[in-house]
Amino acid sequence: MNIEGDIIASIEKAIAALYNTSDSQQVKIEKTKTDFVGDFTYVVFPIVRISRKSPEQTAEEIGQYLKTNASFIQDFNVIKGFLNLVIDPSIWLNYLETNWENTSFTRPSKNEKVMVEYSSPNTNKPLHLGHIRNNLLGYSLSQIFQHTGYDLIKANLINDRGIHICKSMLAWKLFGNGETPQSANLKGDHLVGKYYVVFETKLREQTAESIENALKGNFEFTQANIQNRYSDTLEKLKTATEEKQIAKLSDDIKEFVRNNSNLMIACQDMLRKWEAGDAETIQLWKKMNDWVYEGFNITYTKLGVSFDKYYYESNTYKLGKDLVQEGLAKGVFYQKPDNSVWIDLTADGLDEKLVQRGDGTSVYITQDIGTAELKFQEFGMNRSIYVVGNEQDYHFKVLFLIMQKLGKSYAQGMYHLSYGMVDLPSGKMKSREGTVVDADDLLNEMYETAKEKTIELGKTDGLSEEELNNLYTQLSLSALKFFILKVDPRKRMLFNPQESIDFQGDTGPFVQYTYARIRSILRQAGNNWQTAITATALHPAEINTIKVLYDFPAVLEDACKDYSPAIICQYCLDLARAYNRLYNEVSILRETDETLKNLRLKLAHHTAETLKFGLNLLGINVVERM
RNA sequence: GACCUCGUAGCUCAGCUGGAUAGAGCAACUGCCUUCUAAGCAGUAGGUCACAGGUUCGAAUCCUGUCGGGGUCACCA
Repeated sequence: MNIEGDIIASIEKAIAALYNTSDSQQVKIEKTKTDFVGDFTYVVFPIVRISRKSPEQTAEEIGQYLKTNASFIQDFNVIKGFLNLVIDPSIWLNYLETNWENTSFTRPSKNEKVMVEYSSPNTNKPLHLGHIRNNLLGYSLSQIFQHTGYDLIKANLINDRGIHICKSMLAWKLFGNGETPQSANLKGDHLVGKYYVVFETKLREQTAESIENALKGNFEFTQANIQNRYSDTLEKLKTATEEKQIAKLSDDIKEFVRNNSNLMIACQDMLRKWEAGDAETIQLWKKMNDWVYEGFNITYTKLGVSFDKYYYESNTYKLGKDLVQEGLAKGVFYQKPDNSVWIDLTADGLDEKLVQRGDGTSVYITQDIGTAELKFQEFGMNRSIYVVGNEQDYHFKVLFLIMQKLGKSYAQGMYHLSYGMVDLPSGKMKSREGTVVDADDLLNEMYETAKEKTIELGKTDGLSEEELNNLYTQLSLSALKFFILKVDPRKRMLFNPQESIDFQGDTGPFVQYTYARIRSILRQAGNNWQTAITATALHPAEINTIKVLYDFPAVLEDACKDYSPAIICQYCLDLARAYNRLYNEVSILRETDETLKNLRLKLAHHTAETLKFGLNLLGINVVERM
């Protein structure tokens, strides 16, 4: 039964009967706060205009009406304008009786297709903490959508082309001496990342002196246009007073010199060769990308995330260019004298935005336009969700607007789940300052911590080596995943690697522990407890736990609507807390009253299944013992 | 500078579609294992919900402004 719906209907009836009004009121009820007596609360302030009586009197009258006319309302109390309703406990018992055997909570199909794109790495460096948040959010969101009744496709768009990829390639070619992941005994993504760093280091070494000179005005560029921009910047720098401005101008000059260096010129040359399909360049590109994918796959597997479909920017940018032509033909885009293609979004409060370079090559957004179209051509989904950090808010505003203006029907289904950055105690992660927390390192450290804590507690007698390994793995992943998913995706969050992650309190292991304790009880309970219960009195802790269980379907829908795994985390904590209180206040296996014992076992069973399902939505596995 | 975002206990976070006395966890202190796993439970202490106005019967929640943190404003991705 739908308890809230029935109550609301009864209240509406009461208002109509008592105050002789025909206009239907927007009746809303909420759960009664724990400090007050009651299950549901109706706030009467909004209808005192209709009752023309004081809030207390109005609440009293409605309460009295419900008590006599609605069989499931057992009692009520009024505090100020708050009408607290106590429903017949048999309703809760009945709910448990009809639902306790459920092991799946997947909602009925909504017949809608949803794609979630997440992870979306660059192939020039290994994954870090920021990617972990992205991956965990994306995977969990996929689970949530799928179990809320959507047909779901998990997609990963790999950024496998561009100047940054060439940097690693060039550095490996020049300084790598043929090193391979095998010879270096290094994961492929880390090896490629190493050469990305090598490139930056060499570039810094080779340009340090020139930059010094250039800042003093002693530098000559071969290309006239850069020479001109350099002179301009130099002039501005001389008169600049503001610290920020000086830094910006100095950076610009630095950039001119770097771009003028032999290394960068060789790099750009390589990019041109790549775009021209030069066999040797393509071969190197494929080899190094394969190393990276091999490395990524190891990390993905460890994290427990997966994808149904991979997109590669090297494949989609061409379709993007076709769409640019389409947009030009439609008059959505326009061309400047240098042949570059733009869209004017000033009427929508945004800027003019470049969608294709003058030389005909694509920029970031060109690729995204192409990918959006390709996704829809292949899957025809109703909704397309992008799990991408909030630093790209503007980019996605522009992208969605462009797709709309191109007249793409699917544009309205595009959604950017914009999550906040992960900060360290020292502030933002910066690769230049070496403060990036590597994903593989972090997972390994978490494993060690989980192992230590578990050994400290010494409850693992009789577990095999393999079972122990699995236990440490699941505990460490649970701690990490829960820690990250617990906070609202949209907010920035702080991660302190030193203090590591707790295994006590509001944590994944706490929820797992609650599950494991229930499993322990059920293992000892035999199987003569599943008989039907028709009537019995309920302990407050039992009612409370059933109420939380009753909430789950609505919570799942909410989490989906809000794109928020955090709502599931919060729910798991609530349920675990409710059950743990019950566990502490009453006996289960030692209960002598058979009816009560059976009731509690059903309650425990249903709690365990709900926790397991909830954790799975977060990408966390349960353990049977811990 | 313009635009976007965030500001809740010492710390990390809930609560934000307006409702009662603002909640958890960590850290501190106090209890509870001869009884089902103490990675647990119960309790004490800790708050001008950044600040100032406004709307409302009612504001942490909505609006405006101020201050503070972060982000974006590339022919980078």
